[in-house]
Amino acid sequence: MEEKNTYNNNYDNSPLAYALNLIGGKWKLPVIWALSKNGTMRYNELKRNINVITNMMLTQVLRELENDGIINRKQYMEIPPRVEYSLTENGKELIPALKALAHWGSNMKKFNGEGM
Amino acid sequence: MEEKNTYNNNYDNSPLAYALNLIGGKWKLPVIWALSKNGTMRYNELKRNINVITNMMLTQVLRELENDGIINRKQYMEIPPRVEYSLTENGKELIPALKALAHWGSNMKKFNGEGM
DNA sequence: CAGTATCCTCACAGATACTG
DNA sequence: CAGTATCTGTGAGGATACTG
Repeated sequence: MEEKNTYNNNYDNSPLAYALNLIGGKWKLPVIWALSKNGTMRYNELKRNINVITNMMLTQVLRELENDGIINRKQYMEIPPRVEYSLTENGKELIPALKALAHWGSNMKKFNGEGM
Repeated sequence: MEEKNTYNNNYDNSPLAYALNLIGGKWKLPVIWALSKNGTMRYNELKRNINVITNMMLTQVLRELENDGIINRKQYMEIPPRVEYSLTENGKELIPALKALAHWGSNMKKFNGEGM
């Protein structure tokens, strides 16, 4: 069940392509961001936290992140069901890189002076 | 002529969203990568370097990167025309962040042990 | 050489409804 | 509570042809 690689052109067989592939798409970073801020979160907690994501999108992105070793999924066999998500060590190691990007983005924003 | 922001959900008004917006899409990083390796490049040089990008895509992405202050476009008024592209200072400052991501990607690749 | 102008496709995303 | 199952649509990306 391989994901599509939107970034598999050129500069490819580059690990950068691989990285972007893992965190690409519309919802992966919002999920990673939320988990990095809040630690462990349940499904509906994530859903509430991430603005207006649908069940389908959330489920899909959680599965992909889990398969890629970026988040942990811990399911408690209770009723009602409880499932908790958190970043793996690998996932946590992503944060500094994201911060570097964010820092650059911050400078660019100032530089370009865009309203929002 | 504002670009669409694919990443403008949640974790938004975050500079990370802004950064990803600037370098998002399929072709921006290949162009940035090529320029960071080769310094100044002409249009067709980029086209040859970046695998199978079409004129349309290359032109479009060059315009956007130029408008966002990531690359310089220098046009020489000669015949035949000559146009040279290079990274701006802002563009160059992006490279370390990309390297951080690439480094993470490299680890993930090992960790996930994917064939390619 | 360095681009534009059209037209088109299809994957990603979403709405809605249902379930163990 | 934590998901699945369908169906639908939209726009980023692309093929092709033409131009100053």
